[in-house]
Amino acid sequence: MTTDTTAAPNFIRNQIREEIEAGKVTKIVTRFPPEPNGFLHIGHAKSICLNFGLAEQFGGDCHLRFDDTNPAKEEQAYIDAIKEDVKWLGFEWAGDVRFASDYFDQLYVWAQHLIREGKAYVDDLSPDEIREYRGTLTEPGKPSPYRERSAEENLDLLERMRVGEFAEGGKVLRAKIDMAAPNINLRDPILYRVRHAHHHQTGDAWKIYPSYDFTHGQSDALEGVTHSVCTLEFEDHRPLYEWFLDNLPVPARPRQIEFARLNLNYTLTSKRKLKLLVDKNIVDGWDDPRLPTISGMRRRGYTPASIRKFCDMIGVTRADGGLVDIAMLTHAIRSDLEDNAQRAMCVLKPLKVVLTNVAEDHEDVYEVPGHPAREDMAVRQVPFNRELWIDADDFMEEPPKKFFRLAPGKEVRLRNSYVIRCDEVIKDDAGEIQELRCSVDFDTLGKNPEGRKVKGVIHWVSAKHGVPMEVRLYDNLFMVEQPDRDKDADFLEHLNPDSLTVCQAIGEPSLAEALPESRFQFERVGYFCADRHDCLNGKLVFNRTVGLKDSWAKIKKKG
RNA sequence: UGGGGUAUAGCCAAGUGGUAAGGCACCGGUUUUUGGUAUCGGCAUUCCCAGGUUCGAGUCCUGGUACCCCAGCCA
Repeated sequence: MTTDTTAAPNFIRNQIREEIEAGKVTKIVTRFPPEPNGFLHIGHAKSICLNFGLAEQFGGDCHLRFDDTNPAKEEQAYIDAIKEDVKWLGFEWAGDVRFASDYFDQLYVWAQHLIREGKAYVDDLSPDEIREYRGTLTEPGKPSPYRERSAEENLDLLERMRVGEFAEGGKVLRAKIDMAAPNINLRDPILYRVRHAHHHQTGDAWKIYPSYDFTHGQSDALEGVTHSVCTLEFEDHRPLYEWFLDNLPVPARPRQIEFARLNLNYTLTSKRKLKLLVDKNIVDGWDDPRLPTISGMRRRGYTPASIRKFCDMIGVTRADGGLVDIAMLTHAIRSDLEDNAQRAMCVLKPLKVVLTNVAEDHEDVYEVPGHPAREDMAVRQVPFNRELWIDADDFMEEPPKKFFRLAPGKEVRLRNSYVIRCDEVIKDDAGEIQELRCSVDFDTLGKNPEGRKVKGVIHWVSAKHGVPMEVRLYDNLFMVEQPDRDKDADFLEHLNPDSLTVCQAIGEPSLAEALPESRFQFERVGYFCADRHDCLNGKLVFNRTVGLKDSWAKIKKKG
């Protein structure tokens, strides 16, 4: 595993280390417990890195367990996607994939146990009535009229619920705890509800399904999980988590520890809202490169290592309400790709340049390193001849003083090649620039020109040899830092209409052989990844993972 | 005056009574055939506020303030 085991400490890690040093635990077991009702996103990556990371650091195990207690919202397709995402991130779960539904039989026996102990009952109240009886945040609830049924009757009713004798919403099994508890989760929480749904794992075997609260802690106990790490919103459930462990003959005593979930600016980390974007076709599926899903980020060109590094950078705390700057994420991927991405030249907005003092049939082929600092990367063959493409952004007819690129009468270095001077601008009748006529200084290959300094360097592609390709430029999906800030407002109002720009670009010939998911730095432009779905059969499609830092853009802004 | 949490720089975050780590962002220098990278330097006299204890407080005590979570038969 490649996770840096010297990574920053956090309160959970410190706590576990102390427990191990004190001999309270010898081998830890953690678990990552997704519900298969959507794709994993960057917030889940934080949890995955934490749980699998902890197991690695202390020589323990981390289980992958699907929390599949709500068949109405779950699908096998999500299970498959989640497994692939976890593996792709570089983690390996101990043993087989597990399911909460593996424990349905045991949970049912334990429900009967609670009934016999007088600690659970079947309630006939309707959903609305249950809500009324529950009370409010400031007022205590009141007991259901069905609260004192006999164990025999409760057992019988539960069994009849199980086989499907009752309609959905008609009956539930509840724990008998305290209707006046200040913690609402203790006001006789629901253990089982009737669902006449087909379950992706258990088929039609059950007509009742256990609730999260009745499932999670017991599943942890059955698996020997020692540290059950979850997010802060479950803190109020911990007394309930422990109530079940205290009142059931469970084989182990797991501990729940909560941490703050990730909030990233300009992005959404709500499965429900991501699903809405997918269902409304606002994005191109769960793996749309604009989504912060693991598979979207993968398609965008993020590496597993960069996501792990990001998770290390942000740390793990109990401080909530924070908002991590997306710049942390882009920094993580840039630093990975700076070291590891092949370099290439690609022109996004082609502008023709004719080199007037180069003969029509002249042709050079440069051998250019694949990476400025890595000799292990294959060299590229870069052809040079009379007609080239350069990027339209690298030419200005009336440049400001600090513009180091090409302009009439000015010189610029062609990356890996000569210094050229712009002698003439050719326009059409409408005044649009058609091409540039430039001349080469042949005494500048691999050396600086005599007596003058040429500061600018621009990328280029031979017009004769360049390969056409589709390049997709991605920007933030939302225009505001917290698209779901307002509880009532529609987050869709904040969608960025320019989140995707498609360019018909021209790349250097070496790019013609790019394999799906191969990553490049298009020099002076950014990092790009060959699309894993669309870059095939001779069609070249690249997604911009992230741009290079652009200090020229800053200078321009300042004026 | 329902319960449970959290407050350290623009952002993330170390810190556990001994004199405010680190990263991101930002600003400036150097290097550079990527306005990238690398590299050097700057960036909290102060830790939500007010009192108190102590030789000494971000750390302990008291009282405030702000923000987050909870009233699904979701997880």
